[in-house]
Amino acid sequence: MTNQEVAKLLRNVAAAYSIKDEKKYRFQIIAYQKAASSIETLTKQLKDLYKEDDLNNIPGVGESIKNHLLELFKTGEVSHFRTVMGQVSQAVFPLLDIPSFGPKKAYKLTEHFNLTNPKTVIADIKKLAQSGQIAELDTFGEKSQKDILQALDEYSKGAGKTTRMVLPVANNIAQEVIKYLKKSKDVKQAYALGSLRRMKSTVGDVDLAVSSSNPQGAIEHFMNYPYKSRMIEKGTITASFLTSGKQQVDLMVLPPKQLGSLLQHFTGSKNHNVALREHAIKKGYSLSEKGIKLKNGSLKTFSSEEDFYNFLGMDWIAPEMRENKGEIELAIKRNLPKLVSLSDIKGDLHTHSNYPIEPSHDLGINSMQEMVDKALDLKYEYIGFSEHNPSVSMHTEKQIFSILSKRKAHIEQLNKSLKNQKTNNKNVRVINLLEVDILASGKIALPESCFDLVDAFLVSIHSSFGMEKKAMTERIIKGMSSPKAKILSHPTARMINNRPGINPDWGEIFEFVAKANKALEINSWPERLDLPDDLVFEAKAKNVKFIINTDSHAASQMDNMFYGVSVARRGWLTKNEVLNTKNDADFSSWINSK
DNA sequence: GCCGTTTTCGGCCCGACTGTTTTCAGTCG
Repeated sequence: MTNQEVAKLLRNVAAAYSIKDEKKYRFQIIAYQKAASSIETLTKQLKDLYKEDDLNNIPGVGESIKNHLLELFKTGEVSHFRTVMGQVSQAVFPLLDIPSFGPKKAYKLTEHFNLTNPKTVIADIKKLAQSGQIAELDTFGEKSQKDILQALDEYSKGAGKTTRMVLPVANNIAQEVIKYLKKSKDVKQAYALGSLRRMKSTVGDVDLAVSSSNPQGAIEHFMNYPYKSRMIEKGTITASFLTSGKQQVDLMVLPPKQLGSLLQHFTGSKNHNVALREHAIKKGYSLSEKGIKLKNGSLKTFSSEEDFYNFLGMDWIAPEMRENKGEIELAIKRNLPKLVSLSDIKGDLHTHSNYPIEPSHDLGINSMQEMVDKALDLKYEYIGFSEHNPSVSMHTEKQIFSILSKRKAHIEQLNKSLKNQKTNNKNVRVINLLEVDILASGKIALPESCFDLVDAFLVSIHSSFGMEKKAMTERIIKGMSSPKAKILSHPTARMINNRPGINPDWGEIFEFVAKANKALEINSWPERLDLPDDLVFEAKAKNVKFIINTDSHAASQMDNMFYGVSVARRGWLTKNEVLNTKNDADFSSWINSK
C-alpha cells in the first residue's frame, strides 16, 4: 500500500466520522486529516518504516493511529476503520474526489437513493440528475442538480481534486491573466500566489491577488476574462473561473493598505498558516487575510508582508519555505538560512549539444558554440557538455574511443578559441563531461579504456526502474563508485504525472555521496524537478552537496535553471551546498578531484 | 486523536461564497 493510498484511507475515515456526527468527532476528523496530509508528504514509504519498526516520528500520527497502521500492514485491514466506514455506504467514497462533493452531499445522495455500489455510483448519480430526481430532494434544487452534472462532466474529463499542473503551465496561465488584469484601472498590483509562489513542483489551481481601491470593479474585470470556459463563483472580494483549458483560477482582492496580510494569507501553505495562527493566538492575536485582530478587538492592517511577519516577532520567510517544517521557529530566532538564488549560479553542467556522438538516447538541437553563446548571455563562468554516452550496443569499443577522442579534441579547440576571443571580461570555459547510464548491473555504460577521454561523468538511470530497494541501492552506489562519476543525475528518474521514480534507500545513498565528495543533481526540467524538494531537504541534513542543472537539449532551455533553483530553495539550500555557485577555479578543482 | 517555551489536561485557525434556507449547512483554501 502506497503513502497516497494510506492517506486516502485516513481521509475516508475522517469523512465517515463527519457523516456519523461532525460535532462529536470534530477533533478526530481534524486529527485524521492532519495525519493524512503528513503521510502524503513523507519521503519514505510507510511500509518501509513499518518494516524498520519506525512509525514513531511521523508528525500527526500518535499512539492510536500508529496502532491502526501497524494493524493495516500486518493484516491488510483495520477493524476500527471497518467499523467506522462500515456505517455508511461504500458508494460514498468514490464521490469524494469530485470537486464540490464533500462527505455530507455524498452521504445524502447515496442514502436517499439507496446507492451501494462504489463502482457504478458516479454513473448512477449522473442518471438521477439527468432525470431530474436530485432537484426534488430536500436542500437540493435545480441549480444544485445542474452543478452536479457540471462537476461530473468535468471530472470525467480529468478535473479531479487531485489533478495538478506542472509549473510552466501554471506560470503561463498566471502571467496571461495578470497581464489582462493590469489593463483595468481598478487593478493597482497583481500577484501570483499559492503553491505557484511557493514554487511547488505541481500546482492545483492558480491563485492570484490584486490590490485595489475598488474591489468590485476589479472582480468585474476579472470575470470578463476572454479565455474562460465558465464562472465558478463571484463574491465581493473573491472570485474564481475555469479557463478554456479547464484550469481553475482564484482571485482575492483587497485595498492596498491590506496587501501585506493578503499576500501572506493567499500564499499559504495551509499548514504554514495554521501554525502561524496558532503561534499568534498565544500572543493574543487573531490572523486573517484582512490583517491582525488585536486583544482589544481592533484590526491592524499591513501594506507589506515584511511588516506582517515582523509584527508577529519574526523575520520575513521566503515563500518556498512556508510548509511548516520548522521555518516559523527559525524566523522567531532570527536564524533563517540565506537561500541560494538564481544570480548565485555560475555554470550549467548538464547540457546536450548536437555534437554527433551517436548516443543511446537523444541529442540536443544546438551546436556547442550556440550553447556557449547562451552561457555567455547568462554570465556563466563555465558550461559542461554532457551528451549521452555513445550507444554501447551499436558500437565497438574502438569506435567509441574514436568518437570520444574527436569530441575531446573538438572541446579543446573550442576552449582555445574562446580564450582568444575574450572580450569585456566575459568568458566561459567548456568542461568535457558525459552523461553515462548506470546499467541494471551497476556497471557504467562506457568501456574503461575511454574514461580518460572525459573529465568527469554524470551518471544516471534510464532503464530498469522497478528494481527492489536493496538491489537498486547497490546499483546506484556501484555506479557512483567510479572515480570519474561525480554527479548522480536526476536521481529518482521520476516524470511528474507520468512515472513515480525509483525507490532505493536514500539515507544510504546520501551518506555515500557526502562521504565520497560527490554531488546529487537537482534537475531543472519542469517534468522532472529531480531530486524532489523534500528529498533535498533530507539530504541537506546529511551534508550532501548539490549541483543545479538544466538538462537542456536546446540553448533556450538553459533558462530553466530558475526552476531548479526553486527546488533548491524549497529544500532550504544555501549557496554553500550548491557546487555550481563556486567560481571556475574552485569548481574545476572539485570536478577533477579523485 | 494529537500535542506541549503558559498545558500529560484541555485546548484545537479563519474566513469567503453558494444554494438553500430565512439564519444556515456544506465546501473550499
